[in-house]
Amino acid sequence: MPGTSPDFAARLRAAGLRPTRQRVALARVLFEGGHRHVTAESLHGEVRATRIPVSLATVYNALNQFRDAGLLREVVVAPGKSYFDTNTGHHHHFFVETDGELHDFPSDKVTIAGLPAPPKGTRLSRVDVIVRVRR
Amino acid sequence: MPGTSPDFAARLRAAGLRPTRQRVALARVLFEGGHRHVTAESLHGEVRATRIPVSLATVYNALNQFRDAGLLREVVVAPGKSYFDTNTGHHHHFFVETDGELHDFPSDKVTIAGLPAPPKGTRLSRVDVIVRVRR
DNA sequence: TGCACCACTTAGAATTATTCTAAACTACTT
DNA sequence: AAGTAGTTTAGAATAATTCTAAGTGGTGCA
Repeated sequence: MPGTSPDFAARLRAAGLRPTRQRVALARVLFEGGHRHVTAESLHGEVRATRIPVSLATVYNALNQFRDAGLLREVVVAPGKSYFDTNTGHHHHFFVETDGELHDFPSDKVTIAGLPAPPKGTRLSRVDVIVRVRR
Repeated sequence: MPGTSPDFAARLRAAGLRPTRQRVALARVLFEGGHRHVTAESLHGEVRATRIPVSLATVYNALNQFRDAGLLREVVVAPGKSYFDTNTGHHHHFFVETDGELHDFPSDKVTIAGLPAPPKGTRLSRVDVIVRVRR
């Protein structure tokens, strides 16, 4: 399929980020293939396997920048651990408490009714539903 | 109202926890008055004001024990910060992202429909709804 | 094409939240 | 009153993340 391979540099530029070697390497790991959940540590491990040198600090920087640019979504499920989700569309999460696994599920079948109005002076940012399960 | 003043020692004993001076002091701060949200730091500050010596390590221990005993519920909203909620009944949360505030709202008006079945081999633990808002 | 500028990356130190360790203490049982 | 197991404690240790200051490298412009 010529021409269909995603141009990560262009995608980063479109998000207002300079396409450096390490950001492109990180984007490739994150966005080629299907949706993923990563932590800074796990992503650092993966990108190091590509032989492009990327420090852990850069992984943290990039994850925060990607999130701010809307390329990733941050999900906080347990104290001291946050995941970044490459799926930025509407969806919710299963969290398997017993082994720290996170799974997406689509939100199109899910309806939430009866939510109260946001406290005055605030506007809605997003509604997170986390279904906690255990083995 | 004679006889209605809550006996914190008895309450701790009922939860299987020895009612030590510091646990009783913490329970008093937490459970007298209405529902509260605290962090380890904020609770430590409050209990120190009662002039009963309680170390921060003990605050962490007690919060974890109270949670395990079902006296508190832990809510994780932001990376590196978790709140303990004295309201253990069914309810959900507003989280004001811009200033880190957490507010309860009752779940009796809220209905969630269309949730998928838990992944096989797991059973439901709890469904958290966090409505994120910003100023 | 070469160069300069400023954004970016980096190693390591710093920070923050939380847990651990080992010794001292104390509530409960006998 | 004394024994003993459960608790508390200060301080060290750990873990996740951010900061700092110096070096590197895209980018736009000559």
